[in-house]
Amino acid sequence: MVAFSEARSNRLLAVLPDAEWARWQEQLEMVEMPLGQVLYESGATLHHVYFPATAIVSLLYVMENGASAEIAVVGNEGMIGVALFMGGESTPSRAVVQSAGYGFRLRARLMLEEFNRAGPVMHLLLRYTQALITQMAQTAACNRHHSLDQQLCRWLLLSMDRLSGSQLTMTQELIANMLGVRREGVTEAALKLQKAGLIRYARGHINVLDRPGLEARTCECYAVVKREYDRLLPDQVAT
Amino acid sequence: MVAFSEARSNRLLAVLPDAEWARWQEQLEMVEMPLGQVLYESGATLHHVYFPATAIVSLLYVMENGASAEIAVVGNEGMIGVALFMGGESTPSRAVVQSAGYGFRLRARLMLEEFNRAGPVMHLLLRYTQALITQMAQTAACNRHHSLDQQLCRWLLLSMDRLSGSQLTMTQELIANMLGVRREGVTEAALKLQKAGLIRYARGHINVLDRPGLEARTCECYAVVKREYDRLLPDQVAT
DNA sequence: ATCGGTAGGTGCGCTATCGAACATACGGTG
DNA sequence: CACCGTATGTTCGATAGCGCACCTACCGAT
Repeated sequence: MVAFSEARSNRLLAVLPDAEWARWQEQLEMVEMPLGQVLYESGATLHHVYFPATAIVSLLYVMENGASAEIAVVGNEGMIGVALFMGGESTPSRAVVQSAGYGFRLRARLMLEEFNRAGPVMHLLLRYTQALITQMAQTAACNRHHSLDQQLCRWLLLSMDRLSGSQLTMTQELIANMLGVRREGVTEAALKLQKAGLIRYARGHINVLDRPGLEARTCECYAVVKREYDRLLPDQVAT
Repeated sequence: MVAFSEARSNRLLAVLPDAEWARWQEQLEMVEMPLGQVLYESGATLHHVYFPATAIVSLLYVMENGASAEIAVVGNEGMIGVALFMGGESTPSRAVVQSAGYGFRLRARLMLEEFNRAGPVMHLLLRYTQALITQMAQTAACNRHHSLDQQLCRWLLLSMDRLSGSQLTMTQELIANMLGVRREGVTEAALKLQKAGLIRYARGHINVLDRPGLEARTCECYAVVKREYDRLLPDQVAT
């Protein structure tokens, strides 16, 4: 159970109607989410759903040969575990904490009960799922058509949006894993950005110096996804 | 309204509980779905949802520069327009008939009413949506890591599964559009398959001669998606 | 029988990205 | 303060796919 009103630093929790929030407060469990933690494994049954507050989580697909690709990023605007209420108890992807922080979780059974009330919670979660679908679709198209340089910018911007401040802790190796490219490729792309004065990079710490600069270099995919999230998940939700 | 029991050649319609089916029968409209028809445009409000019977529909993302990429394929196992009940009235993608045929459609308002009964229909549609999500996620990963040769095999297999018979009507140009690659690339890949005796190709008609051969050449993505569809959408659904 | 349009096949130079090997450099630990 | 592991930077040859130009072949219409 959570006494902290900080739980509402997750935007889905923040827009819960008062009645639901009163119930949930009893059941939400605050959890640390350390770097690299696996929230669920491909094909495994989901026992909790997670609502990140300060952490960022990647949904990754890991191929048979070990290569991986990020399918979507989830931060304090969303939740991990939509497959639970969509009716598959699992998904063929893995959820990994990409940036350490904390969040909240709810037991699967409770989440299902709440969803099945078929009220505002359900509609909120479905709209969120729709936003997530958009992100996945855009990722598919972006993987097909855009350069590593552009994708790195997109990725940095997506991460920035989910953090406070302009600093992120993230090695190039990690980023390469997420984007499904070679580490050297990320090094080169990051150097270009650094030389252009858009970021500063040092041993796992990235400082974004010129956000508009990144936005100018990224592909349309970033804006499309952001617009869709804003459209589907406004700060105030009609209850 | 539809008198034909053939409506049930769409697998989602086929597993509707009797009570729902009785209601729907009055409302379903049979429609021709000619090659190239756009069922909905990116960002446009959805007025109907579609249940293909013999047609195949591609969900495409079209980029600003005109390049396109297929996000998912929908045939008689599914429906087009999940964004409707997910709560966005639109999606930033386009739905195009990729293989002509017929299908059924339902007015948006009716679909929403049925969904909001929060009964078996809702759960069926959500499970379907989950399967669709898997397909999109896999497409993203596949676009990142697999060769055009492999992807062509995947695409042919996905199409085969949604058709009766082993023949499909489809120019290389069209396939290139779907896969988001050059037409020449498809030509080369298709030639390899033809020389290996797996398919025969002639002016927009493809004959699959050796399906197991295609399965042997494709990437894991095909099997992962198929397995997940079978898991989430069994022929008989508990009501 | 000819013509024109569409579908498919080929060749060529170019670029992004890969895979691998190796070089440097920072920073915490003892 | 010396050491070592991790993080980053550099180079090089290989290759898949691109963009473009052009060719061939088939089909149907006049």
